[in-house]
Amino acid sequence: MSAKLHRTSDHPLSPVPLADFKVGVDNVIFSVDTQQNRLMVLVVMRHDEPFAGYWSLPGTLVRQGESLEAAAYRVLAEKIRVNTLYLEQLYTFGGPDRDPRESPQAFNVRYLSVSHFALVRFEDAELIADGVSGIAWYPLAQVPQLAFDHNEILTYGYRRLRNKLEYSPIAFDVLPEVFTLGDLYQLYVTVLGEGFSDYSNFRARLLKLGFLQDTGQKTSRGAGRPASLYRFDAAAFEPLKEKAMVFI
Amino acid sequence: MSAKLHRTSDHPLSPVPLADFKVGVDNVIFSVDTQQNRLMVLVVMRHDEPFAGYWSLPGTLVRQGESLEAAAYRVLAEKIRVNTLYLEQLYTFGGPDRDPRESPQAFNVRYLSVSHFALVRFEDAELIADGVSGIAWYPLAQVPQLAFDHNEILTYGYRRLRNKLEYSPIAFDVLPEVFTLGDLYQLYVTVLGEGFSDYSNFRARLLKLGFLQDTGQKTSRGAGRPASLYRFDAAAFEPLKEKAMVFI
DNA sequence: ACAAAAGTGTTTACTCTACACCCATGG
DNA sequence: CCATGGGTGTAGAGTAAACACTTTTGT
Repeated sequence: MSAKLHRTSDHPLSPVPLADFKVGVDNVIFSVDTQQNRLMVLVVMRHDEPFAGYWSLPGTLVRQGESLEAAAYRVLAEKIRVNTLYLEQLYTFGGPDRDPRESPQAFNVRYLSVSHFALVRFEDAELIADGVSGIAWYPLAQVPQLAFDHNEILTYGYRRLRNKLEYSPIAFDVLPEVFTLGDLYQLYVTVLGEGFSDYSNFRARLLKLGFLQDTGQKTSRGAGRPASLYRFDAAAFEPLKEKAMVFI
Repeated sequence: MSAKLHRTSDHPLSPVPLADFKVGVDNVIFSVDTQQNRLMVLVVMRHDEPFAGYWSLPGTLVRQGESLEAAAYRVLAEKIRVNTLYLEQLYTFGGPDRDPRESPQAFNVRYLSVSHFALVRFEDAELIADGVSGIAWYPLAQVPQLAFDHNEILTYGYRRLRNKLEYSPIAFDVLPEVFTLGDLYQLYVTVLGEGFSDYSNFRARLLKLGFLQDTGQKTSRGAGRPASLYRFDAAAFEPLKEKAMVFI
């Protein structure tokens, strides 16, 4: 964000007034409910204006000395206790008038949102109910009208999630240390939808890639043949990084 | 960027001080010099502190009432006159201390950079020399040490450019209305490097996709058989949108 | 024995790659 | 007539999609 070079706007006595910003971080937090095969989104109830009484994406304003990423992790940590997660920056929404608080009377402060998207493990994501604010997982398909432009951010986040799942090993950030290929397949089906691939083809492709390490252990869950437990081998994945690798 | 829900920070009398930001927009502007087969990057010379005397990516601070995108287009328009271009948001760099102006004495103002990347047509990009600021195209490989974290932003932009070229029809935003398949191939080779694909395979794949419309016209440039001129058919491309289509 | 889930294999159709080769033009 | 770039075709390897089949468990 170097200053402009033209004197007309770079000069301290510039005639063009710069905007003053508060910077917010809003998180699209996804989780896969493997019991019911549903993709969940975390939303929080707003109690203050604007949009009091609306659900919204969990967010916060960036504090002095705090990086954007740190703010994103803070929001997450304030809402849920979780060990394993994947988080990355999504997009920055910053048009004027996206936030009703930007009235000219309010000192002309603009509100900008650096959105992030996160994927957390559903089973060990413990919601932090503070007794005041509502907080809930919604199945993606049933998310209601949200505050601000948060539905738009959510749509954007979902697109990114699907892309990431196809090209990157983020599923392993959210699966247990050892898992069955069925677990992995269910996760993919839940996010990408039925019919993205046949189980046996999915299985063959992934095993051929060679970064799934068979632990030798088996697990039995009710009826059916016991499944082998696998572990993600990050070292074996290294050479595949940056390649247009497709999981689907 | 909804306000936090926890009282400790959402309350007007919050004990946690929020950061105040100036928001900058920095553009990674690429162009393909088809004469010499070089990928070029636009840089401008800084005359003011910090980093006076360094080359930097063209940038500006966002003004009151101005959207991020508008600011990005303004920077571009101030540096070059160009008709055809592609522009999109890249990433937001916002850690504390990325800008030396963020001294505690300076009212604790943070500087955040919403970087964008653009691809413009080299032939009709006319640099605007204002007599004061230096401005130049550098071949990507020879870009010097830049101000701030701009080399990092440039690296990020180059990665995005390559990805975009593989998945999206941005090449046609920067090619003339009609072009030969050789023109298109050269553009790809220049950006993606030799050996991304053989010409005849590239050709066959693209023609099969069906969105290149043969105009029937031919062009002759020196020796060699005259080439057919093609036009990008946006309507025919529509159904391919959102599909993981690969040009390479 | 049977259902359920895991795991293997096979067939068929494409797609990718690396070439070889023909075509039309300028010098 | 030959160098130059445009354009076509093809063999062989590899990949993808659909689906049939076997294995191992719980009930």
